[in-house]
Amino acid sequence: MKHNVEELLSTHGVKPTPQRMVIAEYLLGTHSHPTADEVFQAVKTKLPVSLSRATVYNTLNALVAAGVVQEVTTEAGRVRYDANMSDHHHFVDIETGDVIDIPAETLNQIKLELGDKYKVRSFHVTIFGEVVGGKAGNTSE
Amino acid sequence: MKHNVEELLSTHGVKPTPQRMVIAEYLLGTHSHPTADEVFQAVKTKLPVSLSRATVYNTLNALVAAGVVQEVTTEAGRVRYDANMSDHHHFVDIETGDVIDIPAETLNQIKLELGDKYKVRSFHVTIFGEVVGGKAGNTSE
DNA sequence: TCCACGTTTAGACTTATTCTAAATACAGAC
DNA sequence: GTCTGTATTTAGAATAAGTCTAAACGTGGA
Repeated sequence: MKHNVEELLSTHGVKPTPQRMVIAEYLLGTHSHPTADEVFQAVKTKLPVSLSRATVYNTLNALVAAGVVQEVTTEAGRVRYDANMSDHHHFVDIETGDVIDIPAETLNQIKLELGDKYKVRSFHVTIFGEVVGGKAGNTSE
Repeated sequence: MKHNVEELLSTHGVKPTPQRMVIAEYLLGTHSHPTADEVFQAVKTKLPVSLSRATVYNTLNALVAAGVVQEVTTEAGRVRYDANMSDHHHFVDIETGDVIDIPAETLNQIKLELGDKYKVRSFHVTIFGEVVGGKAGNTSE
Protein backbone atom coordinates (compact mmCIF):
# COMPACT_ATOMS: atom_id res chain seq x y z
CA MET A 1 0.00 0.00 0.00
CA LYS A 2 1.03 3.54 -0.65
CA HIS A 3 1.91 5.42 2.50
CA ASN A 4 0.05 8.61 3.10
CA VAL A 5 3.20 10.60 3.54
CA GLU A 6 1.46 13.95 3.67
CA GLU A 7 -0.66 12.92 6.62
CA LEU A 8 2.27 11.24 8.33
CA LEU A 9 4.28 14.46 8.21
CA SER A 10 1.35 16.62 9.28
CA THR A 11 0.50 14.48 12.29
CA HIS A 12 4.13 14.72 13.39
CA GLY A 13 4.18 18.49 13.10
CA VAL A 14 6.29 18.67 9.95
CA LYS A 15 4.82 20.82 7.21
CA PRO A 16 4.62 18.62 4.13
CA THR A 17 6.54 20.40 1.38
CA PRO A 18 7.33 18.64 -1.90
CA GLN A 19 10.97 18.21 -0.90
CA ARG A 20 10.07 16.70 2.46
CA MET A 21 7.48 14.45 0.87
CA VAL A 22 9.85 12.83 -1.63
CA ILE A 23 12.50 12.36 1.04
CA ALA A 24 10.08 10.79 3.51
CA GLU A 25 8.53 8.70 0.76
CA TYR A 26 11.91 7.37 -0.22
CA LEU A 27 12.81 6.47 3.35
CA LEU A 28 9.47 4.76 3.94
CA GLY A 29 9.88 2.72 0.79
CA THR A 30 13.29 1.27 1.46
CA HIS A 31 14.91 -1.07 3.94
CA SER A 32 18.40 -0.10 2.85
CA HIS A 33 19.25 2.24 5.74
CA PRO A 34 20.66 4.93 3.43
CA THR A 35 23.14 7.64 4.32
CA ALA A 36 22.26 11.31 3.79
CA ASP A 37 24.13 11.31 0.51
CA GLU A 38 22.34 8.20 -0.68
CA VAL A 39 19.05 9.91 0.07
CA PHE A 40 20.18 12.96 -1.87
CA GLN A 41 21.24 10.90 -4.90
CA ALA A 42 18.00 8.92 -4.85
CA VAL A 43 15.54 11.78 -4.68
CA LYS A 44 17.25 14.67 -6.47
CA THR A 45 15.69 13.76 -9.82
CA LYS A 46 12.21 13.35 -8.42
CA LEU A 47 11.48 17.05 -8.16
CA PRO A 48 10.87 19.61 -10.90
CA VAL A 49 13.38 21.93 -9.21
CA SER A 50 16.97 21.35 -8.19
CA LEU A 51 17.45 19.96 -4.71
CA SER A 52 20.00 21.33 -2.26
CA ARG A 53 21.97 19.08 0.04
CA ALA A 54 21.13 21.52 2.81
CA THR A 55 17.47 20.70 2.32
CA VAL A 56 18.21 17.00 2.60
CA TYR A 57 20.09 17.49 5.85
CA ASN A 58 17.47 19.90 7.18
CA THR A 59 14.72 17.45 6.33
CA LEU A 60 16.48 14.43 7.77
CA ASN A 61 17.15 16.31 11.00
CA ALA A 62 13.55 17.48 11.11
CA LEU A 63 12.26 13.95 10.56
CA VAL A 64 14.49 12.61 13.31
CA ALA A 65 13.42 15.37 15.70
CA ALA A 66 9.77 14.67 14.87
CA GLY A 67 10.16 10.94 15.44
CA VAL A 68 9.33 9.96 11.87
CA VAL A 69 12.68 8.27 11.25
CA GLN A 70 15.69 7.42 13.36
CA GLU A 71 19.44 7.57 12.99
CA VAL A 72 21.34 4.33 12.92
CA THR A 73 25.07 3.91 13.31
CA THR A 74 26.61 0.61 12.37
CA GLU A 75 30.03 1.65 11.12
CA ALA A 76 32.07 4.12 13.09
CA GLY A 77 31.32 7.60 11.88
CA ARG A 78 28.61 6.85 9.30
CA VAL A 79 25.06 7.97 9.97
CA ARG A 80 22.19 6.10 8.34
CA TYR A 81 18.45 6.69 8.42
CA ASP A 82 15.69 4.19 9.13
CA ALA A 83 11.97 4.83 8.77
CA ASN A 84 11.13 1.66 10.65
CA MET A 85 10.13 3.07 14.03
CA SER A 86 8.89 -0.19 15.51
CA ASP A 87 10.90 -1.62 18.39
CA HIS A 88 13.78 -3.31 16.65
CA HIS A 89 17.51 -3.86 16.56
CA HIS A 90 20.00 -4.19 13.75
CA PHE A 91 21.92 -6.99 12.19
CA VAL A 92 24.96 -6.03 10.13
CA ASP A 93 26.12 -8.47 7.50
CA ILE A 94 29.88 -8.36 7.90
CA GLU A 95 30.42 -9.50 4.32
CA THR A 96 28.24 -6.96 2.56
CA GLY A 97 27.65 -4.26 5.13
CA ASP A 98 23.91 -4.67 4.68
CA VAL A 99 21.86 -3.63 7.67
CA ILE A 100 18.84 -5.77 8.43
CA ASP A 101 16.09 -4.97 10.92
CA ILE A 102 15.50 -7.51 13.68
CA PRO A 103 12.19 -7.11 15.53
CA ALA A 104 12.62 -6.75 19.27
CA GLU A 105 10.44 -9.75 20.02
CA THR A 106 12.67 -11.95 17.87
CA LEU A 107 15.57 -10.93 19.99
CA ASN A 108 13.67 -11.41 23.22
CA GLN A 109 12.44 -14.84 22.27
CA ILE A 110 15.80 -16.25 21.53
CA LYS A 111 17.84 -14.33 24.06
CA LEU A 112 20.45 -12.99 21.67
CA GLU A 113 20.91 -16.41 20.08
CA LEU A 114 19.67 -15.66 16.61
CA GLY A 115 19.41 -19.30 15.60
CA ASP A 116 19.37 -20.55 12.07
CA LYS A 117 19.06 -17.55 9.91
CA TYR A 118 21.85 -15.37 11.23
CA LYS A 119 25.29 -16.41 12.32
CA VAL A 120 26.23 -14.02 15.08
CA ARG A 121 29.87 -13.03 15.06
CA SER A 122 29.57 -10.35 17.69
CA PHE A 123 27.03 -7.97 19.03
CA HIS A 124 27.06 -4.80 21.00
CA VAL A 125 24.50 -3.24 23.26
CA THR A 126 24.33 0.50 23.76
CA ILE A 127 22.13 1.67 26.58
CA PHE A 128 20.93 5.22 27.09
CA GLY A 129 19.71 6.42 30.44
CA GLU A 130 20.61 8.20 33.62
CA VAL A 131 22.94 7.18 36.41
CA VAL A 132 20.92 6.94 39.58
CA GLY A 133 22.37 8.94 42.46
CA GLY A 134 24.88 10.84 40.34
CA LYS A 135 28.41 10.06 39.31
CA ALA A 136 29.48 6.76 40.81
CA GLY A 137 30.72 5.22 37.62
CA ASN A 138 34.11 4.96 35.99
CA THR A 139 33.73 7.55 33.31
CA SER A 140 36.31 10.27 32.92
CA GLU A 141 39.20 11.17 35.07
CA MET B 1 50.10 -0.69 38.37
CA LYS B 2 51.87 0.82 35.46
CA HIS B 3 50.99 -0.87 32.22
CA ASN B 4 53.88 -2.23 30.24
CA VAL B 5 52.83 -0.43 27.12
CA GLU B 6 55.94 -1.31 25.19
CA GLU B 7 55.37 -5.01 25.58
CA LEU B 8 51.67 -4.68 24.88
CA LEU B 9 52.37 -3.01 21.56
CA SER B 10 55.12 -5.45 20.64
CA THR B 11 53.03 -8.52 21.34
CA HIS B 12 50.32 -7.10 19.12
CA GLY B 13 52.71 -6.46 16.26
CA VAL B 14 52.82 -2.69 16.61
CA LYS B 15 56.32 -1.26 16.77
CA PRO B 16 56.50 0.78 19.98
CA THR B 17 57.54 4.28 18.98
CA PRO B 18 57.42 7.16 21.48
CA GLN B 19 54.33 8.59 19.82
CA ARG B 20 52.50 5.28 19.88
CA MET B 21 53.53 4.68 23.47
CA VAL B 22 52.11 7.93 24.83
CA ILE B 23 48.90 7.48 22.88
CA ALA B 24 48.43 3.88 24.04
CA GLU B 25 49.38 4.86 27.57
CA TYR B 26 46.79 7.57 27.60
CA LEU B 27 44.07 5.29 26.33
CA LEU B 28 44.95 2.58 28.85
CA GLY B 29 44.85 5.07 31.68
CA THR B 30 41.44 6.55 31.05
CA HIS B 31 37.85 5.41 31.09
CA SER B 32 36.64 8.52 29.31
CA HIS B 33 36.23 7.03 25.82
CA PRO B 34 37.96 9.98 24.16
CA THR B 35 37.61 11.09 20.55
CA ALA B 36 40.66 11.32 18.30
CA ASP B 37 40.93 15.02 18.96
CA GLU B 38 40.71 14.53 22.71
CA VAL B 39 43.57 12.06 22.44
CA PHE B 40 45.56 14.57 20.42
CA GLN B 41 44.97 17.37 22.93
CA ALA B 42 45.83 15.12 25.85
CA VAL B 43 49.13 13.74 24.58
CA LYS B 44 50.56 16.49 22.39
CA THR B 45 52.52 18.03 25.25
CA LYS B 46 53.92 14.73 26.45
CA LEU B 47 56.54 14.43 23.75
CA PRO B 48 59.74 16.42 23.23
CA VAL B 49 58.75 16.92 19.59
CA SER B 50 55.59 18.31 18.07
CA LEU B 51 52.89 15.78 17.38
CA SER B 52 50.94 15.62 14.14
CA ARG B 53 47.26 14.84 14.01
CA ALA B 54 48.06 12.42 11.22
CA THR B 55 50.17 10.42 13.66
CA VAL B 56 47.31 10.29 16.13
CA TYR B 57 44.92 9.00 13.47
CA ASN B 58 47.51 6.56 12.10
CA THR B 59 48.19 5.25 15.57
CA LEU B 60 44.55 4.94 16.56
CA ASN B 61 43.82 3.04 13.35
CA ALA B 62 46.84 0.82 13.93
CA LEU B 63 45.79 0.10 17.50
CA VAL B 64 42.27 -0.78 16.39
CA ALA B 65 43.58 -3.05 13.62
CA ALA B 66 45.91 -4.72 16.09
CA GLY B 67 43.13 -5.29 18.60
CA VAL B 68 44.66 -3.14 21.31
CA VAL B 69 41.72 -0.74 21.49
CA GLN B 70 38.29 -0.59 19.92
CA GLU B 71 36.13 2.05 18.34
CA VAL B 72 32.91 2.97 20.11
CA THR B 73 30.05 4.94 18.63
CA THR B 74 27.46 6.30 20.98
CA GLU B 75 26.41 9.49 19.21
CA ALA B 76 25.72 9.46 15.51
CA GLY B 77 28.87 10.36 13.66
CA ARG B 78 31.31 10.55 16.58
CA VAL B 79 34.03 7.93 16.95
CA ARG B 80 35.48 7.22 20.37
CA TYR B 81 38.24 4.89 21.49
CA ASP B 82 38.20 2.37 24.31
CA ALA B 83 41.19 0.39 25.56
CA ASN B 84 38.95 -1.88 27.59
CA MET B 85 38.95 -5.00 25.43
CA SER B 86 37.09 -7.22 27.85
CA ASP B 87 33.62 -8.33 26.86
CA HIS B 88 31.49 -5.37 27.73
CA HIS B 89 28.75 -3.04 26.59
CA HIS B 90 28.20 0.67 27.00
CA PHE B 91 25.94 2.83 29.05
CA VAL B 92 25.46 6.40 27.87
CA ASP B 93 24.40 8.96 30.43
CA ILE B 94 21.85 10.99 28.52
CA GLU B 95 22.39 14.01 30.76
CA THR B 96 26.17 14.29 30.50
CA GLY B 97 27.05 12.16 27.49
CA ASP B 98 29.43 10.14 29.65
CA VAL B 99 30.06 6.63 28.42
CA ILE B 100 30.38 3.97 31.07
CA ASP B 101 31.55 0.40 30.54
CA ILE B 102 29.16 -2.35 31.59
CA PRO B 103 30.72 -5.82 31.90
CA ALA B 104 28.97 -8.42 29.78
CA GLU B 105 28.21 -10.62 32.77
CA THR B 106 26.44 -7.77 34.49
CA LEU B 107 24.20 -7.49 31.51
CA ASN B 108 23.63 -11.23 31.31
CA GLN B 109 22.79 -11.51 34.99
CA ILE B 110 20.11 -8.94 34.93
CA LYS B 111 18.85 -9.49 31.42
CA LEU B 112 18.99 -5.89 30.32
CA GLU B 113 17.27 -4.72 33.49
CA LEU B 114 20.06 -2.71 34.96
CA GLY B 115 18.43 -2.40 38.32
CA ASP B 116 19.25 0.20 40.88
CA LYS B 117 22.29 1.96 39.57
CA TYR B 118 21.24 2.82 36.06
CA LYS B 119 17.89 4.02 34.89
CA VAL B 120 17.51 2.67 31.39
CA ARG B 121 15.78 5.01 29.01
CA SER B 122 16.43 2.99 25.89
CA PHE B 123 18.95 0.59 24.55
CA HIS B 124 19.98 -0.66 21.20
CA VAL B 125 21.63 -3.88 20.13
CA THR B 126 23.81 -4.04 17.05
CA ILE B 127 24.73 -7.50 15.89
CA PHE B 128 27.50 -8.32 13.43
CA GLY B 129 27.56 -11.59 11.58
CA GLU B 130 26.68 -13.38 8.39
CA VAL B 131 23.31 -14.21 6.93
CA VAL B 132 23.06 -17.96 6.62
CA GLY B 133 22.07 -19.16 3.15
CA GLY B 134 22.57 -15.81 1.45
CA LYS B 135 20.26 -12.89 0.93
CA ALA B 136 16.87 -13.68 2.33
CA GLY B 137 16.49 -10.56 4.38
CA ASN B 138 14.86 -7.23 3.82
CA THR B 139 17.91 -5.15 3.15
CA SER B 140 18.06 -2.95 0.09
CA GLU B 141 15.81 -2.72 -2.88
C1' DT C 1 -3.02 42.00 -3.79
C1' DC C 2 0.28 42.27 -0.29
C1' DC C 3 2.82 40.85 3.58
C1' DA C 4 5.06 38.00 6.79
C1' DC C 5 7.08 33.96 7.63
C1' DG C 6 8.76 29.54 6.83
C1' DT C 7 11.36 26.97 3.30
C1' DT C 8 14.70 26.23 -0.17
C1' DT C 9 18.78 27.22 -2.66
C1' DA C 10 23.85 27.74 -3.80
C1' DG C 11 27.77 28.11 -2.02
C1' DA C 12 30.85 29.27 1.79
C1' DC C 13 32.32 27.42 5.97
C1' DT C 14 33.58 24.05 9.60
C1' DT C 15 35.05 19.79 11.39
C1' DA C 16 36.86 15.18 11.13
C1' DT C 17 39.77 12.40 8.70
C1' DT C 18 42.92 10.92 5.03
C1' DC C 19 46.49 11.75 1.77
C1' DT C 20 51.00 13.40 0.19
C1' DA C 21 55.64 14.50 -0.05
C1' DA C 22 59.54 15.56 2.44
C1' DA C 23 62.17 14.95 6.61
C1' DT C 24 63.53 11.88 10.20
C1' DA C 25 64.75 7.75 12.89
C1' DC C 26 66.48 3.45 13.30
C1' DA C 27 67.85 -1.54 12.53
C1' DG C 28 70.91 -4.33 10.21
C1' DA C 29 74.95 -4.93 6.90
C1' DC C 30 79.35 -3.86 6.32
C1' DG D 1 80.98 3.64 13.43
C1' DT D 2 78.96 4.51 8.92
C1' DC D 3 75.89 3.47 5.29
C1' DT D 4 71.57 2.32 3.60
C1' DG D 5 66.86 0.86 3.21
C1' DT D 6 62.54 0.92 5.31
C1' DA D 7 59.15 2.51 8.48
C1' DT D 8 57.55 6.50 10.87
C1' DT D 9 56.49 11.17 11.56
C1' DT D 10 55.53 15.72 10.16
C1' DA D 11 53.02 19.87 8.14
C1' DG D 12 49.94 21.00 5.33
C1' DA D 13 46.89 20.03 1.35
C1' DA D 14 42.89 17.43 0.08
C1' DT D 15 38.53 15.22 0.89
C1' DA D 16 34.07 14.23 2.94
C1' DA D 17 30.16 15.03 5.88
C1' DG D 18 27.48 18.29 7.71
C1' DT D 19 26.16 23.16 9.05
C1' DC D 20 25.58 28.01 8.25
C1' DT D 21 24.34 32.15 5.67
C1' DA D 22 22.09 35.31 2.85
C1' DA D 23 19.16 35.81 -0.79
C1' DA D 24 15.22 34.14 -3.32
C1' DC D 25 10.95 31.78 -3.26
C1' DG D 26 6.14 30.16 -2.00
C1' DT D 27 2.06 30.27 0.40
C1' DG D 28 -1.69 31.34 3.58
C1' DG D 29 -4.17 34.89 5.67
C1' DA D 30 -5.39 40.18 6.19
